[in-house]
Amino acid sequence: MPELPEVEAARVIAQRVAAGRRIVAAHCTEDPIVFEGVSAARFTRALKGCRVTAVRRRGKHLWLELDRRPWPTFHFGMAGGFHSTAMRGVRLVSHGSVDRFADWPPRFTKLRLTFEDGGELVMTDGRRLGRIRLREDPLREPPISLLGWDALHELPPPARFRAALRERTAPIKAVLLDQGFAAGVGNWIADEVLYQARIAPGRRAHTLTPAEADRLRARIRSVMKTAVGARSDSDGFPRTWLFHHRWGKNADARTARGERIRHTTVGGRTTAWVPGVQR
DNA sequence: CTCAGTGTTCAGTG
DNA sequence: TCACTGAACACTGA
Repeated sequence: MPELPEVEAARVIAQRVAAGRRIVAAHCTEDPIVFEGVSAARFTRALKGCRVTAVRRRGKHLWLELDRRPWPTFHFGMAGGFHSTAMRGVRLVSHGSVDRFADWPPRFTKLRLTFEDGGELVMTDGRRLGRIRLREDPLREPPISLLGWDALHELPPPARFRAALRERTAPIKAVLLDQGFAAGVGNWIADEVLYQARIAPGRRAHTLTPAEADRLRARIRSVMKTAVGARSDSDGFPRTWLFHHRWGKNADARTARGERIRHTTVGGRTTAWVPGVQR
């Protein structure tokens, strides 16, 4: 579920329910996989009584800034997300929908924070590939310190972007998925960006022409911006996007323009692309 | 029952 | 040494 746009949506939700407020209770599920290197007891101790000063994001990682360190950091893996309730009975979910009737706390809750005003922030993860950690200074410590440019805010100027591609020999799709390159790009966004830039996913990165590299950079930006601005996945995405037609691996899948979509594996991941358009 | 999956890590390879 | 590759991880839902 979570690529950069959904993580950004989760950040906004958390900012809304948590920023400026004191944590009065922190309930952790005992889960040594998701809580990496921290016991539930220590995690609770670190958070309880703290005031949240801000909610930050870099790539697909999130963290809460507190008035006391260490700070909690979050990664959603394949299936994690934030849910919040800010009184009123309305629930905000990081994958865009709003629901009033779901169970509370939701299924697969790993962490539940209650704030002084009664609002709650929950992290769920049904697949346990997500991680919750404690860090003294998240930006300066792994894994966040190892990330490349944030794909939404930090793409370098075209010349430097081209130079970075020249140093990589892997398929361009694999490079896009490398979080040490552009942080926040995931499987469907990599495919979307390559389709819009008209570049085949299997092309070796260093073989891209300057014009292709420039198109790629521009599309990373525009896809990220549009997806972050949309209310949720799919809803609000332009009809011409590959996104709407890439799922399901149908043999006769086509884009809105009628182009035939092919599904192959590149960089170890299912890849949807249009051989007729991408070279 | 089997398989794919919006992600990351790690061992093995060249 | 290091970039790259594919399997492994853990679990749900189709």
